[in-house]
Amino acid sequence: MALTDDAIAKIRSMIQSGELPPGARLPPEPQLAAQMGLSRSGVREAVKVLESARVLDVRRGDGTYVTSLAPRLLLQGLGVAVELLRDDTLLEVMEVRRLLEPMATGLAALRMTDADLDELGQILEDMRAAADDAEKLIQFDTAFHHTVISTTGNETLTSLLDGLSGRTLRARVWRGLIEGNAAHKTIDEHHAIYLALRSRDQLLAQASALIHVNTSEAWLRTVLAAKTADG
Amino acid sequence: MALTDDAIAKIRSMIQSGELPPGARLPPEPQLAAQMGLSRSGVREAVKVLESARVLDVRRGDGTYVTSLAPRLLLQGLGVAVELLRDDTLLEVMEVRRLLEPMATGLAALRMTDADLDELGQILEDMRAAADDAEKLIQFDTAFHHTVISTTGNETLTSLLDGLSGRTLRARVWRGLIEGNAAHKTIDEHHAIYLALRSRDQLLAQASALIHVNTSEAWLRTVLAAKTADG
DNA sequence: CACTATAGAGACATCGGACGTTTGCTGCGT
DNA sequence: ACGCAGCAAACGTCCGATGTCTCTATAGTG
Repeated sequence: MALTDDAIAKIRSMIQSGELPPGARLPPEPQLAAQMGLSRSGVREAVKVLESARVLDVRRGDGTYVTSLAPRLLLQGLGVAVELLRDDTLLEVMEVRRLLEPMATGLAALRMTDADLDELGQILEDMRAAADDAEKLIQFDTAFHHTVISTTGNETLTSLLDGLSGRTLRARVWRGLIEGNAAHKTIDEHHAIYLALRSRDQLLAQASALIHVNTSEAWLRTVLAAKTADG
Repeated sequence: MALTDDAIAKIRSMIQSGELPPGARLPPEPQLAAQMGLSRSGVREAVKVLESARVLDVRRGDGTYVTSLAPRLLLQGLGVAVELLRDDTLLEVMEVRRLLEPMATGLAALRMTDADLDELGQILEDMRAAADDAEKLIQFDTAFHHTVISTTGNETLTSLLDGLSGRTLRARVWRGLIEGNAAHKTIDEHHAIYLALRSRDQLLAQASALIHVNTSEAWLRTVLAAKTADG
């Protein structure tokens, strides 16, 4: 196990030290193997790991390159990790959102431009129009929150919250919302957030975001409880 | 590229669906290869990726097992991702900490036990005693924050903040603190957090944590600026 | 001269088999 | 009942061969 892991560590440290800057091309696999003292198989495993972490970009027939190392790439793995968490830890995830998302929304209220607000208004309209299509609701809900957070200009923050709001988690909440006839109320909560943002009111944005996350958390509890009862 | 990635997706979905619960043992590599229609090499790459994500635990001479899927394992990858971020995005990371850590510290004030407070006091004492050893300071600083956050009982939150406070990032801040003769002031900030927690004062804990993160951010800026000037 | 089609070289994708090393278990002997 | 040796199973590593894709340089054409 040491050889391949060593190779992973070596490549990573070459990137961290700046020896392999973003966009740089790695030597061909056979050469890399000789250089690190292991077989091509081992190198391939190492490269595959770093590729899955979006650190390397392997282009067939061409070569292997270091990615841009942008937060949006490197933090993408958070999403798949969250998808694999067991049900009983999803409430922990929701608590993190409860702490972070209101603060982020408050920050967005300070930094959002008029164009951002218009875009947000459009999404809200789309959401209202799709009030009976669960699939679309989830899609617009995702777009709404992503848009709000991304106006902070903090890509790391955006990627982090995107990852914490995985598709499966969102789908579960909305299933509860719809079955509980609370979809309309939730759309209103989005509207409240929108109004707070439009008035550039940081505290109000924060409060409305907290209320919204709290509602989501409550419905997630309901869904999880129902599932436990089934099993 | 599709074959190996398909294998990764298949294994992941088997875990997500509950077909492979935590602790379950996977079939031997040759059998797994046949089952998924690719060679053993491909399976090994897939398994290696999931092992690096702490989803699988490969025990040589024994077999391959699904891990506990605990947040502390799955979110471990966040730390290595943060270590690879470019310098100009570290300020984004710091901003996230600025939003999240005060809230988390405030929550800790509500949930912390007396035993937790004693442990924290001990770490603070250690930190004071090590005021001239940069290595130890970093170590105790890490322990301090980890202990505070972990008293919230939220393992996901703890792992997340641990990941955001990577060793390299911390080391840089402390380098700035020490060279700027601000180590003492920073230790006092820890003391202020400790006092707020001991009085179970949520808002005060929140405020003192914010001030502390703000100080760290300022010194990080200094260090980054100095580096830019050098280059 | 500009543009296009094509052939070749380089690089990754996948496979199959072989051998070493480690681990866990079984059965023997005491 | 206990301990030790030996066996079988499984992962770790390596090697070589073949398929497939990309990029590029080259030759051909209008």
